Amino acid sequence: MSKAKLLVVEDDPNLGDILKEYLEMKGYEPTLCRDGEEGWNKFKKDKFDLCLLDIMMPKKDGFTLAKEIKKVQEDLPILFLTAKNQKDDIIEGLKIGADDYLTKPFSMEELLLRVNAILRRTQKSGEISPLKVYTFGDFILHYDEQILEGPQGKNKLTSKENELIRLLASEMNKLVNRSHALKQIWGDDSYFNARSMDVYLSKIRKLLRDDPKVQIITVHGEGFKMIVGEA
Amino acid sequence: MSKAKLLVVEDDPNLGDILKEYLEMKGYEPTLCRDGEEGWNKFKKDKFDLCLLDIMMPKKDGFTLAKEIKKVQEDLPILFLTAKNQKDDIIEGLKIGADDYLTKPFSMEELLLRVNAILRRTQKSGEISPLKVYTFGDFILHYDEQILEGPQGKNKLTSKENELIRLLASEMNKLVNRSHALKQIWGDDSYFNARSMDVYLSKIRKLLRDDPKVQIITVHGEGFKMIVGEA
DNA sequence: TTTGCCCGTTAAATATTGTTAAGCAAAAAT
DNA sequence: ATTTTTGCTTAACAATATTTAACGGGCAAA
Repeated sequence: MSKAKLLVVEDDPNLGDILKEYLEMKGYEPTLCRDGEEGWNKFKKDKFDLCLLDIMMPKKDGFTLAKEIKKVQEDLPILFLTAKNQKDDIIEGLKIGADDYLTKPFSMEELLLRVNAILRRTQKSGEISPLKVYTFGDFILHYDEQILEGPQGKNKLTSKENELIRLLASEMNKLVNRSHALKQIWGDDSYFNARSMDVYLSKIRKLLRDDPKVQIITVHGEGFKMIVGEA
Repeated sequence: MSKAKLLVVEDDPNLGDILKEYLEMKGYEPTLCRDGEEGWNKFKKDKFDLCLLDIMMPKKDGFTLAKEIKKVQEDLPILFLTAKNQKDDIIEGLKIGADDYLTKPFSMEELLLRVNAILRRTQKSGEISPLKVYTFGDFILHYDEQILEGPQGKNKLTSKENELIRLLASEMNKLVNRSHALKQIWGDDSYFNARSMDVYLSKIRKLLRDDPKVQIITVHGEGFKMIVGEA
């Protein structure tokens, strides 16, 4: 597994293609299905991190599919795509155990926010997640490719930069203890390693400069925190 | 422990129903009202753990309702639901004493996070609330970002300033015991830490100078109190 | 009122962090 | 085999944050 895998089931071919392309562009690995039955087959064959399900679909509707999926893998997050003002659909979806919903038409930006929020939550705090793509502000960290994608394009990272950004991003808006970071990335907390980390922080702050929403603040004597402000 | 009771006041029938369903599904006991007046009546009849109030509503808006509620039960936490970019609404809400806010459209994810955070801290008394934003007089403390927003604009704070202002603001108009503050922020109550705190108090008083309504008064031998006068 | 302690303020000293650049060794390229 | 490049560390210095010192005023108990 290289990127977060998304099962996208959407019968409208236009929207489906757009979703697929957008999500790919943003560093996910979407699998597009045209109806519920196809979705079910793909689900059985592969392992996904999140499902995006349209509700009204031929052959097998989103509800039915969601119920079947939940029966097999209860913890797999589901995000429904519903027509506007179909509140009954939304409620039904939530009852089945959907994590969230989006009413059509939605912007790609909204979609991304929701997807990120869900994927972020499903990873346990304190641990580094198995997720390979991290988004924060206008940036996307492709962890296993060691690439930071930002407003200015893609940027190759060194492994230390990569590790440190991942640590900060995985604990977004939370404090990352200095000593913990050092042990995690450098192996132990010593004076020179600490100075080395400071050098990397400086480099990373420079990389993150072109989105003012993203900042790394220091908590004196404690550690660091990546904060992401309002859109 | 029994379910937490939530007073949900939202005039959009779709959103209202969705909120109710979702919160029920997540183990809460929501009571849905369609306008501020109905909300007020329910509030008088029952006992709640948290209020979720829309701001723009017919008959009685969220602000008015919140003020009335706070007059009767000051410690009841309030979470406002506001339209996006209504920064003035947000500030007004925080001044009334809201605990947090959500800008529409919000994800169910976010909602749940906020609700949980508020309920979690109200159950543990004596602890400092993990609130993000504190208001007092013309100031807004963005705790997570270590920024104090005042009449003169935004001001970056050091960690110690940040902690101390938060402590004072969270106990607004109440006495903060010296020794308690020291243990809370410096770890222990020793002579030098006490002197250090005095230095910070001095710095903070300087920062708060541009609003005469806000003052930190000393209770000799006891501690400090941030008092906020009327406009 | 006098004495001693507590507190306010400013300044100096120390500790921690930010930044830039030099050094160095391993990997990659030639 | 040698240069060149790359990633990381160490060093050096600048900027901040925090603590300690110094001095003076105010308050409360005797």
